[in-house]
Amino acid sequence: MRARVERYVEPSLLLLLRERPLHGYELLERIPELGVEGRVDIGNLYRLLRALEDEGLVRSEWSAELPGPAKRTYELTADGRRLLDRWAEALQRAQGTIEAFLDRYQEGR
Amino acid sequence: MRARVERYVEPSLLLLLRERPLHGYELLERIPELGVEGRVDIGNLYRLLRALEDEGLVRSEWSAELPGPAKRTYELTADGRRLLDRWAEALQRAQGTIEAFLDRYQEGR
DNA sequence: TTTCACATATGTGTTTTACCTATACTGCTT
DNA sequence: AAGCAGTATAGGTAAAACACATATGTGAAA
Repeated sequence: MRARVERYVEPSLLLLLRERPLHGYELLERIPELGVEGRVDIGNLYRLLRALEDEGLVRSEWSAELPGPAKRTYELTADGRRLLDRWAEALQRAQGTIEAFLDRYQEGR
Repeated sequence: MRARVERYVEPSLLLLLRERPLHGYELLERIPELGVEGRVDIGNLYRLLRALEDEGLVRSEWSAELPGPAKRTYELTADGRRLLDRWAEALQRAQGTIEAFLDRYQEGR
């Protein structure tokens, strides 16, 4: 049994990218730091990154300088930063909702 | 912007039914008490109730005695009660996840 | 030289949610 | 008595979100 926040990967990516630019695979590795239960689907993660870029929330380029396979490094745009702020507010409200639920749950125990 | 917990209607119904038996339309009216943003789709709510009944989590019968249009009154089963307990644990974990996110978000403000 | 970790990406099916429509009973108004 | 709003249950269908599978290539180590 898991209670997942819908589209939680999106704010997670934005938050990680606010700290510093990262490429997709690094994002995948760091997302568990944010307490996500289960593993994030890598295919959907890349799709999401490109969708975010289409909406101007992140910006990317191939990192030729880095060794190893070709990596696309993403960084947050000003719009992305603003969206993250709105996500944080929304998550605060969600926290309140869950708290209300759990309070009522405890009452009846 | 909203941050919804996936399938949040399900634990909401179980919690309300733990307190006392209710019919579908009453459940719809009471769900906002649990802090759900936006309104719950009534069609999906009835479908969910029947799905819960198929799984033995709730039990229902037509309430002939009550006035007004025919009502189907639902009550929680022992299995439903156990599922609610598991939902509560899952929601506690989700709360921790969101807290971790918001803590990290505040650090970088 | 093939195996493994890294890295990006697409295809497709399933689940969950949103939006819309249908049916019927009851009480109130005109 | 006809019409309408509110109560109550239910189905159809489309879109969104997510899961599962596959494909392709690099580079290092065994």
